[in-house]
Amino acid sequence: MSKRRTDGKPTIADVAQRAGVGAITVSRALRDPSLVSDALREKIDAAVRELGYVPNLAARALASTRSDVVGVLVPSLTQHIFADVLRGIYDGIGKTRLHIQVGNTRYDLNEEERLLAELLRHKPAGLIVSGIDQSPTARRMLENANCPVIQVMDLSDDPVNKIIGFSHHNAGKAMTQHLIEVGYRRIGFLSGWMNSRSKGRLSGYVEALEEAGLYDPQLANAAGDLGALALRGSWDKHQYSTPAMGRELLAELWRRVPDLDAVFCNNDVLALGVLFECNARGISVPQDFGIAGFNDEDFMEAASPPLSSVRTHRWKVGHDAVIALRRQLDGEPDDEKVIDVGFDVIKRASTDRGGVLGRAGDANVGTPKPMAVGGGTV
Amino acid sequence: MSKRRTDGKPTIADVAQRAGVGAITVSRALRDPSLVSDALREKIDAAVRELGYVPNLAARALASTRSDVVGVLVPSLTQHIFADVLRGIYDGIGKTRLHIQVGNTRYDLNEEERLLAELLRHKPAGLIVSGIDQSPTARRMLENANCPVIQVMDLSDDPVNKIIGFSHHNAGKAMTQHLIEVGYRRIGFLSGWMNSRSKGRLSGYVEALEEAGLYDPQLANAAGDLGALALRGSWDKHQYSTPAMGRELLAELWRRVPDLDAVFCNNDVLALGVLFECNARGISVPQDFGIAGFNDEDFMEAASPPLSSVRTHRWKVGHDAVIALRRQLDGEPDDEKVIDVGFDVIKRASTDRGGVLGRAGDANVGTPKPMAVGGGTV
DNA sequence: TATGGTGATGGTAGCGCTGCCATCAACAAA
DNA sequence: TTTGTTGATGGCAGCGCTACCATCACCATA
Repeated sequence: MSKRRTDGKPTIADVAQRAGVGAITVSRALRDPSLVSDALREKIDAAVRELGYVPNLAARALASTRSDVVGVLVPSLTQHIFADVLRGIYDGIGKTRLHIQVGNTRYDLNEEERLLAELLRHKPAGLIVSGIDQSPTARRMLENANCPVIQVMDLSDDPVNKIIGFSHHNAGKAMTQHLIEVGYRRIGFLSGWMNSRSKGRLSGYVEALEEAGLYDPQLANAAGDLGALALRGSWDKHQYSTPAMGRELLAELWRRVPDLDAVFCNNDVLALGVLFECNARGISVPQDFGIAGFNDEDFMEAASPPLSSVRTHRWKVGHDAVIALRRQLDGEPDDEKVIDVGFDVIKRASTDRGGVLGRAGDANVGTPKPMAVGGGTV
Repeated sequence: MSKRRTDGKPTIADVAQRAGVGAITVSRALRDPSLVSDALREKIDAAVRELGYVPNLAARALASTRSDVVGVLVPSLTQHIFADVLRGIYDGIGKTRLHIQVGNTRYDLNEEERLLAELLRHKPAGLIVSGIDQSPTARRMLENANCPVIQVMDLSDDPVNKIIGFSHHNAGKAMTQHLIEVGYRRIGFLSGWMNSRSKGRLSGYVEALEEAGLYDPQLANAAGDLGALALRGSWDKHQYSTPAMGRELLAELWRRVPDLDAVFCNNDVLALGVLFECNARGISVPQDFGIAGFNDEDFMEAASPPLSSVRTHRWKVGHDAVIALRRQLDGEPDDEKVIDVGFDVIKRASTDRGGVLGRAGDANVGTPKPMAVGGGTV
């Protein structure tokens, strides 16, 4: 009796024997039923059911030198932002045979490199990575990955393969222009920690102020300083924002710029903190102070007053990335290398200084339908 | 020239040849360096580096009838709650050779079954699943999975294998008792959509009110009704809460129960909406109305007034689950089948009706150190 | 009738790795 | 010396599946 190392589960050979066909026919019937005649397909399906056969993906991957794994690298798992992108990705995968494997780079290029190397061991069917600031090594790994690579949440003239996102510079500029239009003059930029996308927003903010002759390095420089300050304090190395940070950052910025009359926050969470700080100080929004955030998470609309923000299409970005990936895997042509999904400046009461917007809180640009952004049911 | 189906990447045999050793020795050197002498290990490492060898995980998994995949099933990706659990899981995995594969069940038992079947094709090294309300089929699959299975975020007398979580009933009861203690009498329960964990919280709430002789089915029944209402309205089938939902639900509950003087919200996001609604109506919190949430997300502390909540240890649950998994994989004994990580009732200004708590907003129970819960930097 | 094309099916030979055993040197114990 | 033990190393034979080709029946065309 020779010893077998199997775990006892039925194999494709067992199914083939039971159905009275060759193993390869079973393989075909499972992968693409149209390749097999109806009669055999039914016999095979029956055999699969009777035996409770479960295909072994490792064997499939080994034999075909190609797995069904789609590797996804995001800089953060906790933020709604990337959670939304991920949700779009999962929704795009749907019930296909593809599987997602997520790596959390924590905004660390070395970690990104390491995770990428791990992913490549799987011979992934495709890769989705966040942003464009990979290390040269990582970039080379992506180029040699021998599978479609989609970059997301930013734009670039020179994507590895394809990129889907929007211009953070333009978004930052658009919101700043809105703040200027409604009459704010001393507009600060509030940010905890800056990544390349934040920097794009900041540069848009600076450009808008410069064009309006309102640029003051004091307001702009503060961003970097405050970010450093944020990292030094009780806020640890995890690179995310909290409302408490927003409160502290606003207090600090006010100390430096007493005549500040509005802030453009790098993200909504900071904006929420700013609103709380204003509430606590009894400062009226938007009359005495304007508040704008970024991303338009769902609490922005529900806040009192509703908070202006830049709506970004995170779910769509993730979803479209997978659709593009699937297209490429199916061999369909895909010539658009750069896809700009755009953004919307959502003007709400928190920046309605002159009462010029329509019904307070609802004078949105284009009134796009609300995104499905989740909250907290356990 | 025989045709090879390889993708041209170096294999373990190439490394072995270059290092002048047997393939199996390379295999050992890579898996457990201590099994190989220093001299050979160095030669092998050099060969790996020179060739840029990347192990093929599919081949490894096939040969060893065991993959390095840890399957994780969560009901939602977007909620901070499960994002925190996931972060704990990723942190627990660290730099081990294990990989995570996440499935999003969307609170759907059929989908959970389907995802589980998918996962089992990988011959996973371990499984982490949320909660205890699997379908009988899913339960059977878990029991036959032939790998460690950890259930998380709930408790049960009869775990598949091991469970790590806390009692939602006790947590709901404890917060309700706090509301009673500080003097509220007409305490509502606010919830969008109820899952088994929400129901646990609700039952704790009911029990506390009954024990205090304050139980009124009007307040308690409202929860179910309102949840149904929530699902009917603009809120779609995604089963999460938004602040806007909190506002609408509170308005509806007030219509039914005009003398309502506090609400215990099923989650923090609803509580935030309730606060906004109170702000908008000019109702003073906590004097005229008490607000409590659940989970203690980071905006609760920063709100104005700070909002009371039940702190849950999501990161720890995920982290401990992986640690337990790794223990079992290493063959270490692990007799504790049920791990209760507990919870903390965080008493803040939003429920400080009589001003009995210390400094308003900081009289926490046990003052546990704040959890790292992320916000929104893109 | 001969020929060739088409579609369904099967056999063989790997895919790259590891489990199992064998081997062998070095040394301890009898 | 003989025997046994230990640790390092290697050979062989799969793991379960699919790529590649061969085969064969069937039909259309010359």
